[in-house]
Parts: sequence; C-alpha cells; structure tokens
Amino acid sequence: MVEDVVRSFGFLTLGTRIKRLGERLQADTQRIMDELGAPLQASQYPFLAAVDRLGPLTVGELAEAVGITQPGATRTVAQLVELGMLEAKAAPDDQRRRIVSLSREGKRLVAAAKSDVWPRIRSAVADLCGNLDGPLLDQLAAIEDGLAAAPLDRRAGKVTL
Amino acid sequence: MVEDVVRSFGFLTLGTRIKRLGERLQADTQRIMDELGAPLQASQYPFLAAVDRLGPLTVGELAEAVGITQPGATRTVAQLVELGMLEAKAAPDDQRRRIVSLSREGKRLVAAAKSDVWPRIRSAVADLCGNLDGPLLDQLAAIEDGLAAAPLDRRAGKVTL
DNA sequence: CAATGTTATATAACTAGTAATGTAGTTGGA
DNA sequence: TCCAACTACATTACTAGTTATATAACATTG
Repeated sequence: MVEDVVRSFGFLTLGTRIKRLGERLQADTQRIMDELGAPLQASQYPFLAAVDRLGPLTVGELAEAVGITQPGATRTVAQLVELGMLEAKAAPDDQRRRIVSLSREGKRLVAAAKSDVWPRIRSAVADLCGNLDGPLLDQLAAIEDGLAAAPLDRRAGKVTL
Repeated sequence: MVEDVVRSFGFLTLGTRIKRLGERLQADTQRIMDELGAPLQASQYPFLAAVDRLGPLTVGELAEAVGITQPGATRTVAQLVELGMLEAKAAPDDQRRRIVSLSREGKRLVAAAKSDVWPRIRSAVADLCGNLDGPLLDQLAAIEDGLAAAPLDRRAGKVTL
C-alpha cells in the first residue's frame, strides 16, 4: 500500500484531488442509476434537469446553466436529441439560435427520476457528507474515507431528505 | 445570465459540481505554471512529486500514489520518459515490473518547482480556501465565488505558507 | 443597402481519465 | 518439471471535458 501523495500534498494538489473526488462521486452515482434502470449517463441528467427547471433554453444558455463550454453542450444536446429526450428547433426570430426543450419521452423520464432516482441519490450523498463541518481538507478526507468504507450505492437506504 | 442549476440542485449534483470545480482549479493552476515557465502539464507533476517523495516506484505503485488507474499511469509515465523527466527500467528480479525514477533533468525540474512554483500555488490556494469552515456546500459556494472574483493566478502574491 | 463586424452554433483536434482485454513474465502444485 | 493461474504492464476503445476555429445568421453603419 503506497501513500496517497495527492492527499499528502495538501493545498498544492487540491485541484487534482477535488477533480478525482468528483469523478469518484459521479461513478458511484452512475451505479445507483444503473441499478434503478435509469437509461442515461449521469453527465446527461443535468441537461434534462436544467430544461425541466428553467424551461426551453438555447444551446448557449444550457452550457451556462450546467457550467460547461458551448461545444460540450452542443455535443450532449445532440446525443439527447438522438436519444429522443430533447427536441431542438431554430428560434423563429433568430435562425442562429436553437431552442432546446424536453420531448414527451424526456418529460416522462424526468418525472420518473424525480420520484424514484433523484431522492435516492440525494439521500446517499447527504448520508456521506450532510453532517460534515470544519476545514475543507478535513472534510475532503472524511468524504474519501467514507466512500472507501461504504460507496454511495450502499448508502441509499432511506429516501428521506 | 442563466441560473447555475448544478449549484442549485445541492447534493443531487454534487459529483458534477465537485468535478467541475477541480477542473477549474487545475486550469488556474496551469496558468500560474505557464506564467512561471514550468514546462509540463499540471496533471503530470503529481508523478514527479510522487517519485521525489517516495523514491523509485513501479508503474502500479505510481498509479496508486497519484490515485488513478494503471492504464492512465502507464500513459503519463510514457510521456514523462519521452520528455526526459523520468527513467524506467525493468526490475532485475522481476522483468514484468518497471521501476520508474527521476532523471537528472527531472530532479532539476522538481528542485526548481519546489523552490519557485509550488510555494506560489500553495499560497494562492490557501488564500482562496485556507480560512473556510462550515458545511460543505457553503464552502464550495465560497470557493466558486472566490474564483469568480479573483482567479488563482491573481492570488499568488505572498509566497508564505 | 452592401460591406463589415458580431453572435450562435458546429466542427476538429486535443487532454486525461475510464473499463475491458491482451501479453509476457512469474509462481505454485500435480 | 511443466502447465495453469496469477501478476504487471500495455493496448484499445470509449467518455466527457477543453481550446481554437469555421460557418451561417443577424446587426450596424458609411
């Protein structure tokens, strides 16, 4: 067993450490969704959730809402249109803009996720880090240790919160 | 300006949010290193730092030390060998293992980074999040807001800490 | 009202991670 | 002792982000 140097280096490697932790959380979340039969990648749901929450958006607005660059948004929107979850049509007043909205199937999926999948994920993440406090590096260590002890998909017991 | 839904969704999208934040921190760190003339990618330094700290390691041990998978380590080691920063030779007792160590040039680079670059990064990150406390989501919001107000490369003033 | 500039999206090439699988070297038991 | 299983690393194909740039539509202005 070799020392985790990214953890040992503290603030110097914080970006690497945080990114790694995010990847780990996303992978665990994906496992919960796979178990529950959710048919998409974890990374695609924020797009559906954004349109559900904010209403039809352009590609650029979607990129901003989910916090990635425009080319990334263009690609994921294309995938979700291909999968039949989103619809995109040119704005009537400005042919450059594409207005993205939920398809019937997309709406059905969001409704199912809202009732079955998302509460489970929220409760698992809350179980992992809902009660943390104190300095950032200590909380990160607690989350890493917590995931090692019991990954997210074994924390989804209660659907409360 | 569109709402940041990943931030709004709280624990549900924590993995996405944390990963995004890590990418942002790494990108800012890269800018500091570029300004200071550091010749590598931010993602490559943990490998050099691991070998510097722990001594010669096999590819598998390096993967464990920096917290990625073995194929990722194989690739980055190959790049750093190509760049002349690392040397790899088969272990005398077990031809399967490759022992990775710092080249002369790699040692020189680590020494320069230790004295010039790493303290600057540490101080910038400490300036951003060294004094945070409280619940995780609040700290994440503070870091995001802090980066928006002044990215890391404009926080590297003092080289203390 | 045409030329020029700007904006919105698309495309291309790259980075850095992943999982699955291949291959060569080592080891242990019949 | 040799074959089967295991181990360490390499390879391949994929994911999801990035930057840089191209294209097409709209806006401005001389």
